[in-house]
Amino acid sequence: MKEVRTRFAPSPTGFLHIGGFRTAIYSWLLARHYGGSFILRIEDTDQSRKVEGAVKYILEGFEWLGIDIDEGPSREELLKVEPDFEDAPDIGGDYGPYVQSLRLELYQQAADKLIASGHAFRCDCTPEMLQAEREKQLANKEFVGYGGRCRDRNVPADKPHVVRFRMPDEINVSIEDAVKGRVSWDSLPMRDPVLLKSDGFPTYHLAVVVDDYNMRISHSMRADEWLPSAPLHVMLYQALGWEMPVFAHLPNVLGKDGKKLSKRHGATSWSVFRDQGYLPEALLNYTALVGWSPGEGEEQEIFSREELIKRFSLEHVNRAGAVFDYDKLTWMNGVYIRNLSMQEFVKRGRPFLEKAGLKVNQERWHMIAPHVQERVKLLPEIVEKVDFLFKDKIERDLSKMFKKGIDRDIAIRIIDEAIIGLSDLKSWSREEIEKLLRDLAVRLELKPGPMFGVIRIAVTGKMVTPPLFESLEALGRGDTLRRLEEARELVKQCVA
RNA sequence: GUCCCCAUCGUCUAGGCCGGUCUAGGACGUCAGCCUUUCACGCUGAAAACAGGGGUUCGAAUCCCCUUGGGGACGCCA
Repeated sequence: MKEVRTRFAPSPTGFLHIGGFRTAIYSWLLARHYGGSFILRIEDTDQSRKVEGAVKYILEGFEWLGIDIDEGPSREELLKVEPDFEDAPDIGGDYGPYVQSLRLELYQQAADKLIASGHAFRCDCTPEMLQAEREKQLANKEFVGYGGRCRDRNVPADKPHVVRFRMPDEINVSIEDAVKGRVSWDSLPMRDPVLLKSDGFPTYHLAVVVDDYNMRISHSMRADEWLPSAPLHVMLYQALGWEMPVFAHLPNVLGKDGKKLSKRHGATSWSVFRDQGYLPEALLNYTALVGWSPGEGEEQEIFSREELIKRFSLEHVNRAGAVFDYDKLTWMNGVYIRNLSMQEFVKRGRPFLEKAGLKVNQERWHMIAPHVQERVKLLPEIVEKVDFLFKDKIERDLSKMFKKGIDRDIAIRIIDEAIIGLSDLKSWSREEIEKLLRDLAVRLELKPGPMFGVIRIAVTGKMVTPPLFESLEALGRGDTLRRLEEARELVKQCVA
Protein backbone atom coordinates (compact mmCIF):
# COMPACT_ATOMS: atom_id res chain seq x y z
CA MET A 1 0.00 0.00 0.00
CA LYS A 2 1.07 3.51 -0.81
CA GLU A 3 2.48 5.50 2.06
CA VAL A 4 -0.16 7.56 3.76
CA ARG A 5 0.86 11.18 3.71
CA THR A 6 -1.52 13.81 5.01
CA ARG A 7 -1.05 17.50 5.43
CA PHE A 8 -2.57 20.32 7.33
CA ALA A 9 -2.35 23.52 5.36
CA PRO A 10 -3.52 26.55 7.28
CA SER A 11 -3.39 30.01 5.85
CA PRO A 12 -1.88 32.40 8.36
CA THR A 13 -4.71 34.87 8.06
CA GLY A 14 -6.11 34.68 11.53
CA PHE A 15 -6.36 32.60 14.61
CA LEU A 16 -7.34 29.09 13.89
CA HIS A 17 -10.36 27.93 15.84
CA ILE A 18 -11.11 24.50 17.19
CA GLY A 19 -12.86 23.44 13.99
CA GLY A 20 -9.65 24.02 12.08
CA PHE A 21 -7.76 22.13 14.70
CA ARG A 22 -10.09 19.21 14.32
CA THR A 23 -9.21 19.02 10.63
CA ALA A 24 -5.59 18.91 11.70
CA ILE A 25 -6.32 16.27 14.31
CA TYR A 26 -8.07 14.00 11.81
CA SER A 27 -5.28 14.37 9.29
CA TRP A 28 -2.68 13.65 11.93
CA LEU A 29 -4.65 10.70 13.28
CA LEU A 30 -4.94 9.16 9.83
CA ALA A 31 -1.23 9.50 9.18
CA ARG A 32 -0.34 8.05 12.57
CA HIS A 33 -2.85 5.24 12.21
CA TYR A 34 -1.19 4.02 9.06
CA GLY A 35 2.32 4.81 10.18
CA GLY A 36 2.55 7.51 7.53
CA SER A 37 3.67 11.11 7.61
CA PHE A 38 1.95 14.24 8.77
CA ILE A 39 2.99 17.39 7.00
CA LEU A 40 2.53 21.04 7.79
CA ARG A 41 2.30 23.41 4.88
CA ILE A 42 1.77 27.13 5.13
CA GLU A 43 -0.66 28.53 2.58
CA ASP A 44 0.33 32.14 2.56
CA THR A 45 -0.76 32.99 -0.94
CA ASP A 46 -2.87 35.92 0.09
CA GLN A 47 -0.25 38.41 1.16
CA SER A 48 -2.84 41.07 1.91
CA ARG A 49 -4.52 39.05 4.62
CA LYS A 50 -1.43 37.77 6.36
CA VAL A 51 -1.50 38.00 10.14
CA GLU A 52 1.76 38.19 12.01
CA GLY A 53 2.16 35.49 14.63
CA ALA A 54 -0.44 33.16 13.19
CA VAL A 55 2.01 30.40 12.33
CA LYS A 56 3.69 30.56 15.70
CA TYR A 57 0.31 30.32 17.35
CA ILE A 58 -0.65 27.23 15.38
CA LEU A 59 2.64 25.54 16.11
CA GLU A 60 2.27 26.22 19.82
CA GLY A 61 -1.22 24.78 19.69
CA PHE A 62 0.06 21.61 18.07
CA GLU A 63 2.69 21.24 20.70
CA TRP A 64 0.22 21.77 23.50
CA LEU A 65 -2.15 19.20 22.07
CA GLY A 66 0.62 16.75 21.36
CA ILE A 67 0.30 16.76 17.60
CA ASP A 68 3.71 16.04 16.18
CA ILE A 69 4.77 17.00 12.70
CA ASP A 70 6.99 14.93 10.42
CA GLU A 71 7.61 17.41 7.66
CA GLY A 72 7.17 21.13 7.51
CA PRO A 73 8.91 24.45 7.13
CA SER A 74 12.52 24.74 8.15
CA ARG A 75 13.48 27.42 10.63
CA GLU A 76 14.78 29.50 7.78
CA GLU A 77 11.47 29.25 5.95
CA LEU A 78 9.50 30.13 9.05
CA LEU A 79 11.60 33.20 9.64
CA LYS A 80 10.84 34.37 6.13
CA VAL A 81 7.14 34.23 6.95
CA GLU A 82 7.40 35.57 10.48
CA PRO A 83 10.66 37.43 11.11
CA ASP A 84 9.89 37.82 14.82
CA PHE A 85 9.44 34.09 15.38
CA GLU A 86 12.61 33.77 17.45
CA ASP A 87 12.21 30.24 18.75
CA ALA A 88 10.96 28.91 15.44
CA PRO A 89 11.51 25.17 15.19
CA ASP A 90 13.43 23.62 12.34
CA ILE A 91 11.10 20.99 10.96
CA GLY A 92 12.17 20.50 7.37
CA GLY A 93 11.66 17.58 5.00
CA ASP A 94 12.37 16.23 1.54
CA TYR A 95 9.62 18.04 -0.32
CA GLY A 96 10.20 21.63 0.73
CA PRO A 97 9.91 24.42 0.83
CA TYR A 98 6.75 24.00 2.86
CA VAL A 99 5.66 27.58 2.54
CA GLN A 100 3.74 28.46 -0.58
CA SER A 101 5.17 31.92 -1.02
CA LEU A 102 8.52 30.17 -1.46
CA ARG A 103 7.26 27.85 -4.19
CA LEU A 104 6.13 30.35 -6.79
CA GLU A 105 8.16 28.84 -9.66
CA LEU A 106 6.31 25.58 -9.27
CA TYR A 107 2.94 27.25 -9.74
CA GLN A 108 4.23 29.31 -12.62
CA GLN A 109 5.48 26.17 -14.34
CA ALA A 110 2.16 24.44 -13.89
CA ALA A 111 0.34 27.46 -15.24
CA ASP A 112 2.61 27.59 -18.28
CA LYS A 113 2.00 23.94 -18.91
CA LEU A 114 -1.74 24.49 -18.77
CA ILE A 115 -1.57 27.45 -21.11
CA ALA A 116 0.54 25.46 -23.54
CA SER A 117 -1.95 22.64 -23.59
CA GLY A 118 -4.88 25.00 -23.99
CA HIS A 119 -6.34 24.30 -20.55
CA ALA A 120 -5.69 27.82 -19.38
CA PHE A 121 -5.35 31.31 -20.79
CA ARG A 122 -4.14 34.75 -19.83
CA CYS A 123 -6.67 37.39 -18.95
CA ASP A 124 -6.16 41.12 -18.55
CA CYS A 125 -9.64 42.12 -17.52
CA THR A 126 -9.53 44.73 -14.79
CA PRO A 127 -11.14 44.25 -11.41
CA GLU A 128 -13.52 47.06 -12.32
CA MET A 129 -14.69 45.28 -15.44
CA LEU A 130 -15.23 42.05 -13.53
CA GLN A 131 -17.04 43.85 -10.78
CA ALA A 132 -19.42 45.47 -13.23
CA GLU A 133 -20.02 42.14 -14.88
CA ARG A 134 -20.74 40.49 -11.56
CA GLU A 135 -23.20 43.14 -10.47
CA LYS A 136 -25.12 42.79 -13.66
CA GLN A 137 -25.32 39.02 -13.26
CA LEU A 138 -26.41 39.39 -9.68
CA ALA A 139 -29.14 41.81 -10.66
CA ASN A 140 -30.37 39.42 -13.34
CA LYS A 141 -30.10 36.49 -10.94
CA GLU A 142 -27.77 34.68 -13.27
CA PHE A 143 -24.96 32.25 -12.58
CA VAL A 144 -22.28 34.61 -11.40
CA GLY A 145 -18.87 34.38 -12.99
CA TYR A 146 -16.37 35.36 -15.59
CA GLY A 147 -17.91 35.95 -19.02
CA GLY A 148 -14.98 34.72 -21.07
CA ARG A 149 -13.77 37.91 -22.70
CA CYS A 150 -10.11 36.89 -22.87
CA ARG A 151 -10.59 33.24 -23.68
CA ASP A 152 -9.31 33.63 -27.21
CA ARG A 153 -7.64 37.02 -27.13
CA ASN A 154 -4.16 35.61 -26.63
CA VAL A 155 -3.16 38.21 -24.10
CA PRO A 156 0.63 38.52 -24.30
CA ALA A 157 2.68 37.32 -21.37
CA ASP A 158 4.43 40.63 -20.86
CA LYS A 159 1.24 42.49 -20.12
CA PRO A 160 -0.20 42.42 -16.57
CA HIS A 161 -2.53 39.46 -16.42
CA VAL A 162 -3.97 36.59 -14.47
CA VAL A 163 -4.15 33.02 -15.66
CA ARG A 164 -7.55 31.42 -15.81
CA PHE A 165 -8.59 27.83 -16.21
CA ARG A 166 -10.58 27.24 -19.37
CA MET A 167 -13.69 25.62 -17.95
CA PRO A 168 -15.25 23.29 -20.52
CA ASP A 169 -18.82 23.93 -21.63
CA GLU A 170 -19.92 20.63 -20.26
CA ILE A 171 -18.39 18.53 -17.59
CA ASN A 172 -18.97 15.17 -16.12
CA VAL A 173 -16.81 14.73 -13.09
CA SER A 174 -17.12 12.61 -10.02
CA ILE A 175 -15.00 11.76 -7.05
CA GLU A 176 -15.06 8.91 -4.62
CA ASP A 177 -14.87 10.90 -1.43
CA ALA A 178 -13.64 8.98 1.58
CA VAL A 179 -16.35 10.38 3.79
CA LYS A 180 -19.11 11.54 1.45
CA GLY A 181 -19.00 8.64 -0.93
CA ARG A 182 -19.53 9.20 -4.63
CA VAL A 183 -20.21 12.81 -5.55
CA SER A 184 -20.80 13.85 -9.16
CA TRP A 185 -21.16 17.06 -11.08
CA ASP A 186 -22.55 17.58 -14.53
CA SER A 187 -22.74 21.35 -14.43
CA LEU A 188 -20.06 23.93 -14.03
CA PRO A 189 -18.75 24.51 -10.53
CA MET A 190 -17.53 27.97 -11.52
CA ARG A 191 -16.63 29.89 -14.61
CA ASP A 192 -13.01 30.11 -15.74
CA PRO A 193 -11.56 30.47 -12.25
CA VAL A 194 -8.29 32.30 -11.70
CA LEU A 195 -5.32 30.02 -11.16
CA LEU A 196 -2.51 32.52 -10.99
CA LYS A 197 -3.04 36.04 -9.73
CA SER A 198 -1.48 39.11 -11.30
CA ASP A 199 1.07 39.30 -8.49
CA GLY A 200 2.41 35.91 -9.51
CA PHE A 201 0.89 34.11 -6.53
CA PRO A 202 -1.36 31.13 -7.13
CA THR A 203 -4.91 30.92 -5.90
CA TYR A 204 -5.78 28.09 -3.56
CA HIS A 205 -6.98 25.92 -6.43
CA LEU A 206 -3.69 25.81 -8.27
CA ALA A 207 -1.56 25.75 -5.16
CA VAL A 208 -3.34 22.88 -3.49
CA VAL A 209 -3.15 20.71 -6.59
CA VAL A 210 0.49 21.48 -7.34
CA ASP A 211 1.58 21.04 -3.75
CA ASP A 212 -0.44 17.97 -2.91
CA TYR A 213 0.95 16.34 -6.01
CA ASN A 214 4.53 17.41 -5.47
CA MET A 215 4.48 16.55 -1.80
CA ARG A 216 3.04 13.11 -2.57
CA ILE A 217 -0.02 13.70 -0.44
CA SER A 218 -2.10 10.54 -0.39
CA HIS A 219 -5.22 11.88 1.30
CA SER A 220 -6.41 15.39 0.70
CA MET A 221 -8.39 16.10 3.85
CA ARG A 222 -10.12 19.42 4.20
CA ALA A 223 -13.28 21.09 5.40
CA ASP A 224 -16.65 20.58 3.79
CA GLU A 225 -16.79 23.96 2.12
CA TRP A 226 -14.20 22.79 -0.39
CA LEU A 227 -16.42 20.13 -1.82
CA PRO A 228 -17.94 22.44 -4.46
CA SER A 229 -14.53 23.21 -5.90
CA ALA A 230 -13.39 19.61 -5.93
CA PRO A 231 -14.43 19.10 -9.58
CA LEU A 232 -12.13 21.94 -10.58
CA HIS A 233 -9.28 20.27 -8.76
CA VAL A 234 -10.07 17.00 -10.47
CA MET A 235 -9.95 18.71 -13.85
CA LEU A 236 -6.66 20.31 -12.93
CA TYR A 237 -5.14 16.95 -12.04
CA GLN A 238 -6.40 15.55 -15.31
CA ALA A 239 -5.14 18.47 -17.37
CA LEU A 240 -1.75 18.20 -15.74
CA GLY A 241 -1.74 14.43 -16.16
CA TRP A 242 -1.18 13.85 -12.48
CA GLU A 243 -2.50 11.12 -10.25
CA MET A 244 -5.07 12.33 -7.71
CA PRO A 245 -4.99 11.85 -3.96
CA VAL A 246 -7.98 10.45 -2.13
CA PHE A 247 -10.32 13.26 -1.17
CA ALA A 248 -11.90 13.41 2.26
CA HIS A 249 -14.24 16.31 2.93
CA LEU A 250 -14.79 16.69 6.62
CA PRO A 251 -18.08 17.93 8.04
CA ASN A 252 -18.11 21.27 9.79
CA VAL A 253 -17.88 21.88 13.49
CA LEU A 254 -20.85 23.97 14.55
CA GLY A 255 -21.59 26.28 17.44
CA LYS A 256 -24.43 25.78 19.88
CA ASP A 257 -26.73 27.62 17.49
CA GLY A 258 -26.09 25.10 14.72
CA LYS A 259 -24.09 27.58 12.67
CA LYS A 260 -20.52 27.15 11.54
CA LEU A 261 -18.13 27.77 14.39
CA SER A 262 -16.67 31.26 14.54
CA LYS A 263 -15.31 33.84 16.92
CA ARG A 264 -18.69 34.89 18.18
CA HIS A 265 -19.16 31.45 19.67
CA GLY A 266 -16.71 32.38 22.40
CA ALA A 267 -13.93 30.03 23.38
CA THR A 268 -12.86 28.71 20.03
CA SER A 269 -9.10 28.91 19.96
CA TRP A 270 -6.85 26.47 21.70
CA SER A 271 -5.23 28.94 24.07
CA VAL A 272 -8.59 29.95 25.45
CA PHE A 273 -9.31 26.35 26.33
CA ARG A 274 -5.95 26.12 28.02
CA ASP A 275 -6.54 29.27 30.01
CA GLN A 276 -9.96 28.09 31.07
CA GLY A 277 -8.37 25.03 32.60
CA TYR A 278 -9.01 22.34 30.03
CA LEU A 279 -6.45 19.59 29.77
CA PRO A 280 -4.94 19.12 26.31
CA GLU A 281 -5.57 15.38 26.39
CA ALA A 282 -9.24 15.97 27.19
CA LEU A 283 -9.61 18.53 24.42
CA LEU A 284 -7.96 16.19 21.96
CA ASN A 285 -10.18 13.29 23.00
CA TYR A 286 -13.39 15.27 22.88
CA THR A 287 -12.59 17.08 19.66
CA ALA A 288 -11.82 13.82 17.93
CA LEU A 289 -15.30 12.63 18.89
CA VAL A 290 -17.03 15.60 17.30
CA GLY A 291 -17.72 14.07 13.92
CA TRP A 292 -16.09 10.73 14.43
CA SER A 293 -16.77 7.68 16.54
CA PRO A 294 -15.13 4.29 16.70
CA GLY A 295 -18.37 2.66 15.59
CA GLU A 296 -19.09 -1.05 15.87
CA GLY A 297 -21.16 -0.59 18.97
CA GLU A 298 -18.22 0.70 20.98
CA GLU A 299 -19.49 2.54 24.03
CA GLN A 300 -16.19 3.74 25.38
CA GLU A 301 -15.64 7.45 24.97
CA ILE A 302 -12.46 8.09 26.88
CA PHE A 303 -9.57 7.39 24.56
CA SER A 304 -5.91 8.05 25.08
CA ARG A 305 -3.88 9.48 22.24
CA GLU A 306 -2.66 5.98 21.43
CA GLU A 307 -6.15 4.53 21.41
CA LEU A 308 -7.37 7.28 19.10
CA ILE A 309 -4.54 6.55 16.71
CA LYS A 310 -5.27 2.86 16.84
CA ARG A 311 -8.99 3.20 16.20
CA PHE A 312 -9.27 6.20 13.90
CA SER A 313 -10.59 5.59 10.43
CA LEU A 314 -12.18 7.66 7.72
CA GLU A 315 -15.07 5.20 7.44
CA HIS A 316 -16.51 6.35 10.71
CA VAL A 317 -16.20 10.05 10.11
CA ASN A 318 -19.73 11.39 10.04
CA ARG A 319 -21.19 13.06 7.00
CA ALA A 320 -23.23 15.64 8.89
CA GLY A 321 -21.95 18.68 10.72
CA ALA A 322 -21.67 18.42 14.49
CA VAL A 323 -22.23 20.86 17.31
CA PHE A 324 -19.30 21.36 19.64
CA ASP A 325 -20.80 20.74 23.06
CA TYR A 326 -18.92 22.58 25.78
CA ASP A 327 -20.90 20.83 28.48
CA LYS A 328 -19.72 17.45 27.36
CA LEU A 329 -16.18 18.65 26.93
CA THR A 330 -16.27 20.00 30.46
CA TRP A 331 -17.58 16.71 31.78
CA MET A 332 -14.82 14.89 29.97
CA ASN A 333 -12.26 17.29 31.35
CA GLY A 334 -13.48 16.36 34.83
CA VAL A 335 -12.94 12.71 34.01
CA TYR A 336 -9.41 13.45 32.85
CA ILE A 337 -8.69 15.51 35.95
CA ARG A 338 -9.81 12.69 38.20
CA ASN A 339 -7.66 10.26 36.27
CA LEU A 340 -4.54 12.34 36.83
CA SER A 341 -2.07 11.04 39.38
CA MET A 342 -2.08 13.13 42.53
CA GLN A 343 1.38 14.44 41.78
CA GLU A 344 0.33 15.49 38.32
CA PHE A 345 -2.80 17.16 39.61
CA VAL A 346 -0.80 19.09 42.18
CA LYS A 347 1.57 20.20 39.46
CA ARG A 348 -1.03 21.25 36.93
CA GLY A 349 -3.28 22.94 39.44
CA ARG A 350 -0.69 25.13 41.08
CA PRO A 351 -0.29 27.67 38.25
CA PHE A 352 -3.98 28.45 38.43
CA LEU A 353 -3.71 29.15 42.16
CA GLU A 354 -0.81 31.46 41.55
CA LYS A 355 -2.56 33.18 38.71
CA ALA A 356 -5.39 33.93 41.11
CA GLY A 357 -2.90 35.77 43.29
CA LEU A 358 -2.65 33.23 46.10
CA LYS A 359 0.56 32.67 48.04
CA VAL A 360 0.62 28.93 47.69
CA ASN A 361 1.88 26.91 50.61
CA GLN A 362 3.00 23.73 48.91
CA GLU A 363 2.52 21.56 52.00
CA ARG A 364 -1.09 22.64 52.45
CA TRP A 365 -1.82 22.42 48.75
CA HIS A 366 -0.40 18.94 48.63
CA MET A 367 -2.47 17.89 51.59
CA ILE A 368 -5.80 19.16 50.29
CA ALA A 369 -5.25 18.39 46.60
CA PRO A 370 -6.62 14.84 46.61
CA HIS A 371 -9.85 16.15 48.05
CA VAL A 372 -10.40 18.81 45.45
CA GLN A 373 -9.29 16.67 42.55
CA GLU A 374 -12.62 14.89 42.32
CA ARG A 375 -14.54 18.09 42.85
CA VAL A 376 -13.46 20.15 39.86
CA LYS A 377 -14.12 19.90 36.17
CA LEU A 378 -11.99 22.88 35.27
CA LEU A 379 -8.65 23.69 36.86
CA PRO A 380 -9.50 27.27 37.88
CA GLU A 381 -12.32 25.92 40.05
CA ILE A 382 -9.64 24.81 42.47
CA VAL A 383 -9.12 28.39 43.55
CA GLU A 384 -12.47 28.93 45.23
CA LYS A 385 -12.20 25.56 46.92
CA VAL A 386 -8.87 26.05 48.61
CA ASP A 387 -8.19 29.76 48.84
CA PHE A 388 -9.04 29.74 52.56
CA LEU A 389 -5.80 27.84 53.07
CA PHE A 390 -3.69 30.58 51.58
CA LYS A 391 -5.29 33.74 52.89
CA ASP A 392 -4.47 35.61 56.06
CA LYS A 393 -7.94 37.05 56.33
CA ILE A 394 -11.16 35.38 55.31
CA GLU A 395 -14.65 36.74 54.85
CA ARG A 396 -17.50 35.02 56.64
CA ASP A 397 -21.18 35.22 55.98
CA LEU A 398 -22.36 34.36 59.48
CA SER A 399 -26.03 34.49 58.58
CA LYS A 400 -25.58 31.20 56.70
CA MET A 401 -24.66 29.61 60.02
CA PHE A 402 -28.03 30.06 61.64
CA LYS A 403 -30.28 27.44 60.21
CA LYS A 404 -31.46 23.93 60.97
CA GLY A 405 -31.80 24.59 64.66
CA ILE A 406 -28.60 26.54 65.10
CA ASP A 407 -28.96 29.85 66.89
CA ARG A 408 -26.41 32.26 68.22
CA ASP A 409 -25.93 30.66 71.60
CA ILE A 410 -25.58 27.20 70.23
CA ALA A 411 -23.06 28.40 67.70
CA ILE A 412 -20.98 30.01 70.41
CA ARG A 413 -21.18 26.84 72.45
CA ILE A 414 -20.02 24.74 69.51
CA ILE A 415 -17.12 27.01 68.78
CA ASP A 416 -16.08 27.18 72.43
CA GLU A 417 -16.11 23.45 72.82
CA ALA A 418 -14.28 22.96 69.57
CA ILE A 419 -11.55 25.33 70.61
CA ILE A 420 -11.08 23.52 73.89
CA GLY A 421 -11.11 20.11 72.33
CA LEU A 422 -8.90 20.91 69.37
CA SER A 423 -6.36 22.61 71.59
CA ASP A 424 -6.03 19.50 73.67
CA LEU A 425 -5.80 17.12 70.73
CA LYS A 426 -2.83 14.82 71.07
CA SER A 427 -1.96 14.82 67.40
CA TRP A 428 -3.25 17.09 64.64
CA SER A 429 -4.53 14.41 62.31
CA ARG A 430 -7.66 13.96 60.32
CA GLU A 431 -8.66 10.94 62.40
CA GLU A 432 -8.25 12.72 65.71
CA ILE A 433 -10.08 15.79 64.51
CA GLU A 434 -12.97 13.73 63.22
CA LYS A 435 -13.27 11.71 66.40
CA LEU A 436 -13.27 14.81 68.53
CA LEU A 437 -15.88 16.66 66.51
CA ARG A 438 -18.16 13.65 66.21
CA ASP A 439 -18.02 13.08 69.92
CA LEU A 440 -18.79 16.73 70.44
CA ALA A 441 -21.88 16.47 68.29
CA VAL A 442 -23.12 13.56 70.38
CA ARG A 443 -22.38 15.38 73.58
CA LEU A 444 -24.19 18.51 72.50
CA GLU A 445 -27.03 16.40 71.11
CA LEU A 446 -26.68 17.99 67.70
CA LYS A 447 -26.88 16.48 64.26
CA PRO A 448 -23.42 16.32 62.74
CA GLY A 449 -24.42 18.12 59.56
CA PRO A 450 -25.51 21.44 60.99
CA MET A 451 -22.85 21.37 63.67
CA PHE A 452 -20.05 20.79 61.21
CA GLY A 453 -21.55 23.60 59.20
CA VAL A 454 -20.86 26.01 62.03
CA ILE A 455 -17.22 24.98 62.22
CA ARG A 456 -16.98 25.07 58.44
CA ILE A 457 -18.09 28.65 58.19
CA ALA A 458 -16.13 29.71 61.23
CA VAL A 459 -12.89 28.34 59.85
CA THR A 460 -13.22 28.63 56.09
CA GLY A 461 -15.88 31.27 55.73
CA LYS A 462 -17.71 29.10 53.22
CA MET A 463 -20.73 26.87 53.10
CA VAL A 464 -19.10 24.60 50.58
CA THR A 465 -15.57 23.32 51.02
CA PRO A 466 -13.54 20.18 50.66
CA PRO A 467 -14.25 17.69 53.46
CA LEU A 468 -14.07 19.46 56.82
CA PHE A 469 -11.60 17.35 58.77
CA GLU A 470 -9.13 17.26 55.91
CA SER A 471 -9.54 20.99 55.53
CA LEU A 472 -8.74 21.61 59.19
CA GLU A 473 -5.83 19.23 59.03
CA ALA A 474 -4.36 21.07 56.07
CA LEU A 475 -4.94 24.47 57.66
CA GLY A 476 -3.04 23.42 60.75
CA ARG A 477 -3.83 23.80 64.42
CA GLY A 478 -2.60 27.34 64.79
CA ASP A 479 -4.68 28.88 62.06
CA THR A 480 -7.68 26.75 62.88
CA LEU A 481 -7.79 27.88 66.49
CA ARG A 482 -7.12 31.46 65.52
CA ARG A 483 -10.03 31.46 63.10
CA LEU A 484 -12.34 29.79 65.58
CA GLU A 485 -11.57 32.43 68.15
CA GLU A 486 -12.04 35.17 65.63
CA ALA A 487 -15.38 33.66 64.62
CA ARG A 488 -16.50 33.39 68.21
CA GLU A 489 -16.09 37.11 68.71
CA LEU A 490 -17.96 37.83 65.49
CA VAL A 491 -20.82 35.55 66.43
CA LYS A 492 -21.07 37.20 69.84
CA GLN A 493 -21.62 40.51 68.12
CA CYS A 494 -24.58 39.11 66.22
CA VAL A 495 -28.05 40.03 67.35
CA ALA A 496 -29.71 36.81 68.38
C1' G B 1 -30.38 32.35 -9.91
C1' U B 2 -27.24 27.63 -10.50
C1' C B 3 -24.79 23.63 -8.18
C1' C B 4 -23.26 20.50 -4.07
C1' C B 5 -23.64 18.30 0.79
C1' C B 6 -26.49 16.79 5.03
C1' A B 7 -30.94 14.78 8.03
C1' U B 8 -31.62 8.97 14.60
C1' C B 9 -33.27 11.72 21.78
C1' G B 10 -31.97 19.16 23.37
C1' U B 11 -26.47 17.77 21.99
C1' C B 12 -22.55 13.98 20.35
C1' U B 13 -23.56 9.35 18.44
C1' A B 14 -24.41 3.34 17.66
C1' G B 15 -27.28 0.83 14.16
C1' G B 16 -27.87 1.77 7.91
C1' C B 17 -23.20 -0.66 2.99
C1' C B 18 -25.03 -7.06 4.31
C1' G B 19 -33.54 -4.87 5.38
C1' G B 20 -36.16 -8.93 10.34
C1' U B 21 -32.19 -10.05 16.58
C1' C B 22 -34.22 -2.01 17.08
C1' U B 23 -40.80 -2.50 21.83
C1' A B 24 -33.82 2.02 18.40
C1' G B 25 -28.28 1.16 22.36
C1' G B 26 -24.59 4.52 24.79
C1' A B 27 -22.76 9.35 26.44
C1' C B 28 -23.44 14.69 27.87
C1' G B 29 -27.24 17.62 29.76
C1' U B 30 -32.06 17.46 32.53
C1' C B 31 -35.24 15.30 36.45
C1' A B 32 -35.98 11.80 40.69
C1' G B 33 -33.64 8.79 44.35
C1' C B 34 -29.48 6.38 47.08
C1' C B 35 -24.73 7.44 49.42
C1' U B 36 -23.22 11.54 52.66
C1' U B 37 -20.27 16.57 57.50
C1' U B 38 -21.22 20.73 52.84
C1' C B 39 -20.10 20.21 47.76
C1' A B 40 -18.55 16.71 44.54
C1' C B 41 -17.52 11.59 43.10
C1' G B 42 -20.08 7.03 42.69
C1' C B 43 -24.58 4.21 42.03
C1' U B 44 -29.93 3.42 40.57
C1' G B 45 -33.97 5.00 37.79
C1' A B 46 -36.94 8.37 34.49
C1' A B 47 -38.35 11.60 30.50
C1' A B 48 -36.23 12.20 25.60
C1' A B 49 -35.18 10.54 18.59
C1' C B 50 -35.53 7.25 13.32
C1' A B 51 -38.15 15.27 9.69
C1' G B 52 -42.76 14.33 6.36
C1' G B 53 -44.92 11.70 2.24
C1' G B 54 -44.77 8.06 -1.34
C1' G B 55 -42.80 3.59 -3.08
C1' U B 56 -39.88 -1.58 -3.17
C1' U B 57 -40.70 -5.76 0.20
C1' C B 58 -43.92 -10.83 3.77
C1' G B 59 -41.12 -7.08 6.60
C1' A B 60 -37.63 -0.43 6.35
C1' A B 61 -34.34 3.65 11.06
C1' U B 62 -31.94 0.68 7.29
C1' C B 63 -33.01 0.46 -0.16
C1' C B 64 -35.37 4.15 -4.06
C1' C B 65 -38.05 8.82 -5.22
C1' C B 66 -40.25 13.43 -3.83
C1' U B 67 -41.07 17.29 -0.26
C1' U B 68 -39.39 20.03 3.81
C1' G B 69 -35.59 21.73 6.74
C1' G B 70 -30.38 22.88 7.62
C1' G B 71 -25.48 23.88 5.75
C1' G B 72 -22.04 25.23 1.92
C1' A B 73 -20.10 27.06 -2.89
C1' C B 74 -20.35 30.24 -7.22
C1' G B 75 -13.75 36.21 -5.68
C1' C B 76 -6.89 38.18 -8.62
C1' C B 77 -10.08 34.72 -0.02
C1' A B 78 -8.88 30.32 1.79
